[in-house]
Amino acid sequence: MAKFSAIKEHVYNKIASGEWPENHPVSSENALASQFKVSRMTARRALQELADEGIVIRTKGSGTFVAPIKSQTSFMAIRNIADEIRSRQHDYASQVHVLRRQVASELIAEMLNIAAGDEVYLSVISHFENDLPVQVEERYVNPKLAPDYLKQDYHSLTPHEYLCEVQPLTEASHQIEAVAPSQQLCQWLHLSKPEPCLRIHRRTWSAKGVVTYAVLTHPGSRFSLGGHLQF
Amino acid sequence: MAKFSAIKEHVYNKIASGEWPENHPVSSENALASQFKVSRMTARRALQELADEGIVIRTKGSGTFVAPIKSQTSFMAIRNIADEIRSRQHDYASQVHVLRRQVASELIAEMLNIAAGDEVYLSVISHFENDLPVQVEERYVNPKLAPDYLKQDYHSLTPHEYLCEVQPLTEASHQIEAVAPSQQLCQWLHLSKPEPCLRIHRRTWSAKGVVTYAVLTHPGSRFSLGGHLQF
DNA sequence: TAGTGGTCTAGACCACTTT
DNA sequence: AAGTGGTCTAGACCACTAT
Repeated sequence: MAKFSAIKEHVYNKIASGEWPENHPVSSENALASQFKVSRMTARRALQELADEGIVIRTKGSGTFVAPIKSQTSFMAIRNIADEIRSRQHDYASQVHVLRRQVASELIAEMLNIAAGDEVYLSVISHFENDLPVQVEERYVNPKLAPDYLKQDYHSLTPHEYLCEVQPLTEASHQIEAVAPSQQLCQWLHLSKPEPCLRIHRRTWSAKGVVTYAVLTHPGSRFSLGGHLQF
Repeated sequence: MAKFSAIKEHVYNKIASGEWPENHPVSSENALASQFKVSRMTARRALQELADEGIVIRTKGSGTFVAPIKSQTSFMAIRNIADEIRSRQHDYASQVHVLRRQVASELIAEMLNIAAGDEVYLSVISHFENDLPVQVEERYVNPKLAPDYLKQDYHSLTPHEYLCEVQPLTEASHQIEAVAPSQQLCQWLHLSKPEPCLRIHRRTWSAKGVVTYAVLTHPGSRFSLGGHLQF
């Protein structure tokens, strides 16, 4: 692992563990440089990247401090589909189609920021609302960040829940598109004939890197995404 | 101005002016360093920041290249489609299909928070990116909040721009779904056969109430929505 | 005045891609 | 083999903040 990454992790752990609360001062560039026996430029890079990620705030002449927690005004919160369905007073169920390790294609490797040909974990799960599938979740997981992913029972716990436990998420990006479903997807979604589907591609990061890439496909007739913004 | 900023600007201008199109190679770190008489580390910082901003893509061993422009809109921000398209260095054009007053249906009345049967203004406009329609905008407007809506020329100004001027928006809600386009929409979108479309329903408020309800339909093959969240 | 972060230099070694 | 980006060093000067 690169030296600056090790320093980032060290600082992040102090914050995540609660040892350094909000606004607590972070070790200075010089302090980290001598502690880790690196040049100041290397220590600096670690702190700079944490600042870019919003984890830390730097003030010229004053120092580096743990950033206050952001207000929850996100347009699209990362929601757990099981909770979502249960909050509508409906029954939730799931069906696991695939749960195995496989070799990363080029696309998947790029999404997870690993090398093509490396091993990844893959799960494909249908999520049911009142006995009708509303989502097929195709999920690729970085084995280094969740080594026990394949050992979980995804009937009692969603992959999202498990991953949040072992790798608290710090960042996510989404891509939303409309697609025609494959024949396989039609089966999994219990669609007798193809209909437009809403597809969400979601990459999620923890402090240690990209944890997972998920492709979530929903039948257009059974799903829509909502959001609210205030200015 | 800092040296690395000057280099960033130089590279950005080459791209913005069109001199360096998509995937065009960008001067290497060493080339920029000698050209601007700075150290490689300084030239490197300029390119690195452009990469972080998604303007440029770097590949180890290969070089730095102008990033391909994705037809992608952030759903975190309400943006003006004309600006969006122009910011991708593409041509923008529009075609007005409908611009008239009509009686509000029950659905429209509810969306605009007025009485069914009241008069509303309606516009239907196609928005073109490089001569291909990427959005059909069907918009219902509350006449009380924008009485001159029908008198505008929507070739030089988008409805969104006009409404923001007369009624600064304070709030918005979105609903996103996948649908099969009607025959009429296929015509307006220049689709020879129906394909899954991404549809956004957007209600926007000013301080005085609901200003407008818009139904934005995009061909799935020509459009996707992106977003990024940090925690 | 001492300490901090912001910028910059002139080297270096490495892994990788292209030729 | 030559060129590229990724990492790192051991210095330097500056502007700013706190004391």
